[in-house]
Amino acid sequence: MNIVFMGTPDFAVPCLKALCESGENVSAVFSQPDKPKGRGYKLTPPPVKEYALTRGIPVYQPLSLKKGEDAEKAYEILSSIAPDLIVVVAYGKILPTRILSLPKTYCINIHASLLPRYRGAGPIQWSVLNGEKVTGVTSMIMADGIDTGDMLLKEETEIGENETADELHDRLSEMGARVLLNTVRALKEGTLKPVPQNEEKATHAPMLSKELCPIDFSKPAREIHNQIRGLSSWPCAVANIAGRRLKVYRSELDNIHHGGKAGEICDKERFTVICGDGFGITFTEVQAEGGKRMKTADYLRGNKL
RNA sequence: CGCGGAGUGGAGCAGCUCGGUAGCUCGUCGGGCUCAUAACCCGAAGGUCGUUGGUUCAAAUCCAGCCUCCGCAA
Repeated sequence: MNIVFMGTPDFAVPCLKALCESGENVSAVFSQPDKPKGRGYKLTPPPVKEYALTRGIPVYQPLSLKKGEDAEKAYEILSSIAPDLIVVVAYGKILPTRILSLPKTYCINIHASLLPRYRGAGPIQWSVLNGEKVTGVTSMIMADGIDTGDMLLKEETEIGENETADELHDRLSEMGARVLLNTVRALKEGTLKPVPQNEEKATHAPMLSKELCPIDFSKPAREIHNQIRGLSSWPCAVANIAGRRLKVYRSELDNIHHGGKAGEICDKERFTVICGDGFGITFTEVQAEGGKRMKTADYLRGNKL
C-alpha cells in the first residue's frame, strides 16, 4: 500500500517503524516543524522525523495544514502522492476535511486509550492520574472533531499499581504498533467493521500543565500516588517538603494508617510522608533542584531530612 | 548568545569565601559479637578532586577556555 505517515513524538515511532519493517510503502512522513527546545533553545527535530530520515523517507513539516502557503503546498504534495492510506499517530495537528477525504481508503488514527474515553492530547497520563485499572489502544477512522471517528480495533491492558505514565507510554506505543498493523491487514482483507463511538461515554484528556504538579499533602495517599505516577516523568509532581523543592518520580503506598499531621515525615529512613487521610506515601525516586534523578536511598545518603 | 546550579574513592554529599595533611553518610572486603540479622564493634582497600592551560613556593580551592549532567523557562 502507498501510505503517508503523520506523527511527531516518541510515541509514534514504533508505529512508523512497524509499517516500514512490515514492507509497506511509506512514501512520505509529515511531522511538526523542528522546535527550539531545552537549554540554549537548540532547534530539535521531532523523533518521527529522525527515524524517517534514517529510512530515507522524505519528511515534510508544514506549519499548518489548514491555511497559508504551507497548507496549500502540503495539499499539493499529498495529492501528487495519492496515498491509499494516511496513518496519523500523535501528529499534533488537526487535519482539514479535504485531507481526511484525500486517501483512497481512509485516514486512520492510533489513539492511546479505550475510546470513547480519554479523547485528546493526554490519554495516557490522565488514565494514570485518575487511577484507572485498565486502558489500551484504539484505532479509528478519522473524522472532523478530536478523536471522534468510528472505531476499528482495540487492545486492552492493565495498569500496574505503581506503573508510571512513562512506563505505560512505552508499553502502549508498542501496542499501538501492533494494533496499527492489525488494522492495516484487516483493511486489506476488507474485514474492518467500523463502530461509532458512544458520545455519552466520551471524556476528554487535555494536555498536562504544570499547575498539576504541586503535591497537596492534605489529599488522600492514593490520590497523591496517582498524581506522582501520572505526571512522571513529565511534568513531574513536585513536593515542597523539609524546606526544599523535590521532584517526585516514583512512590509507593504503605497502606498503613499512621494518623498524625498531613505533610509530616513519619519515616526518615524511607522518606514516608503522612497524607490527608492518615495513610503514608513513600517516595522512592526523587530529584533535587539542580540535581539529577535518583533513588531515594541514594538521595538520603547525602541529604538529611 | 534565554536565566541558573553541578562535576570530589563504587553511591549520595561536605570542603572552595579566607589557597598549604582528602572529610561525612553508605557500600565493598577482612575480622569480632550473636541462635540470627539489612543490627552492633574492630580493621582495610579504594580518589590524576570533569578536562586543558594560567597565576603561585604551593591549587579540589583563585583565573580563563572546553566537555558532560541537571533545575527554571519554552
